[in-house]
Amino acid sequence: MHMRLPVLTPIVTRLQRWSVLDDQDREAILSLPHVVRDLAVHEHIVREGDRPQYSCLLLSGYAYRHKVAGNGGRQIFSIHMRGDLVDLQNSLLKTADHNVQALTKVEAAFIPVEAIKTLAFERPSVGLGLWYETLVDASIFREWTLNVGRRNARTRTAHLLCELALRLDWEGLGSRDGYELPMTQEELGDALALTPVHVNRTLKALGEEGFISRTRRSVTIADWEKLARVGDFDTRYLHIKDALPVPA
Amino acid sequence: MHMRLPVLTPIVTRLQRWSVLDDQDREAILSLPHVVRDLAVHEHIVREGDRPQYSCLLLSGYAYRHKVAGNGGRQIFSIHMRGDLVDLQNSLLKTADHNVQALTKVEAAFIPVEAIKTLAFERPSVGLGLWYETLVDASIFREWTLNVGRRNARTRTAHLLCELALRLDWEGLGSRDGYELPMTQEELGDALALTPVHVNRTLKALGEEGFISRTRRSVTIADWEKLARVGDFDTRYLHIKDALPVPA
DNA sequence: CGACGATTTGAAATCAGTCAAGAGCAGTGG
DNA sequence: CCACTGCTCTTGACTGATTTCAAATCGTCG
Repeated sequence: MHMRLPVLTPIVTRLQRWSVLDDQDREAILSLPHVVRDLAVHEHIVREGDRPQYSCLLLSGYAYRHKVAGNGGRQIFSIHMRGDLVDLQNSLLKTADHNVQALTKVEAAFIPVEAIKTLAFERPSVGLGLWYETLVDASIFREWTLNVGRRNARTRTAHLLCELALRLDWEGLGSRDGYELPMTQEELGDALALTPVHVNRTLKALGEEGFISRTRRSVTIADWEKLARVGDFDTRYLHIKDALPVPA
Repeated sequence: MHMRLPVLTPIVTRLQRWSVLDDQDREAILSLPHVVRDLAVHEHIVREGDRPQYSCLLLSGYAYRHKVAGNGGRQIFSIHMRGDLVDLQNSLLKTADHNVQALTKVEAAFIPVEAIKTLAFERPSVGLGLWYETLVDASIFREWTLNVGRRNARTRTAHLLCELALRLDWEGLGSRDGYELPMTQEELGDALALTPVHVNRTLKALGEEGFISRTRRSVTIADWEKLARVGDFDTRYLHIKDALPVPA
């Protein structure tokens, strides 16, 4: 049996992007009550209309937020990965207004919302970090609205591939040059507000133009900067440059 | 000279939707440092890339958030009215990731962000209320993504008209039966991700079908419930039912 | 009255959607 | 080990909602 980092360590790492934590802050985060659970593909983390009692930290795997319109169309708002506090948006408000679901098999820590709220106001550095996390989420939602509303299929698709590349890179889970993309073309369609058929054609075109190559569930990006130009991608909305340097 | 409510009263009213404030909380909010300023139509409140020092409370008039894509297309993310803290999203983060602009002539109170942050953590009830405000904003962004991504022009337009009716009603600035809509069809188009031409045709159709009637800058809604059905409108995302009753 | 921006309308073009069918791939069970 | 099954991916032909282009009308304000 070897040494193992406390389960909630990713929260510390994450919040240190936005505020300076002292030992007590870190200690308080790591000792938050929590339960670790495995979720199957497509399992719901929260359902629209729920009154969530827990917030959820992704320890491995991917999840996504989405909502379904009256005509049956589904819109995905964001993709989440290890280290994301995937349910602050819903759990802090009383009633969940959207669904969060596992995209792949997921390992997640569930933390009582009340404990998080209490901690947020007992320890302002922690609270500020959590608030920032929700604000950066909101920035991503805005960019997706722009993407879906004002960019054509090619640009839109390239934009999504760039965002994932960058976030996975930032999180230390992949690189800008390529990554495992555990989404079907139907799911990509729901994120891009395109039909799966058109996603297929668009990916094919991006491939033929030499911007990407792909296998069933992974993407290779030939030249990130070039793809970013195709995708009208500006990193600002991710607030990477606003983040603090990683502490030693 | 008659008695006048303190300028920042709308903040108190607003935050009391989400948390119980005591006299000290209210006192602290009302005595936040601030400057009141008039803004002309189209004047910027924040520009993308700015490092905002102030947050902005709308005292009268309308404002909107938007971003411009590389192809010149503009996407509006939300419309704001009296009582909205229109710039928490940008000012709490270091760098603004979108623009906020006056839609009409506006009277606004500018409050130093630092004062707000300090207050938020000195007085948890205030902090929680502010956090909720940003979370409800985020919920509105998500709904707009769904609207733009997954609904057709007719439904989408009806949805926007319903949202504005309901929020104006909630704010005590209008009613569900109709209101002043100070947006040009071009601006509506930027909110709906439609061309102004198509907005025109869509409004015309909604009128001919008897759901709305309109003059140049106002809408009358024949039957809000019916329009809500056309617009696939579910109030949940506004979290109205999660709000506390208005204190006596 | 004149001018400018906003609205309205028509006709043509286009991007993305729909429908449909075949091929590929992965997991299951005999 | 292979056949079966079900899902995902791919491609083609056709359709349609929205855009584009263009011109006329309306309203407001100096």
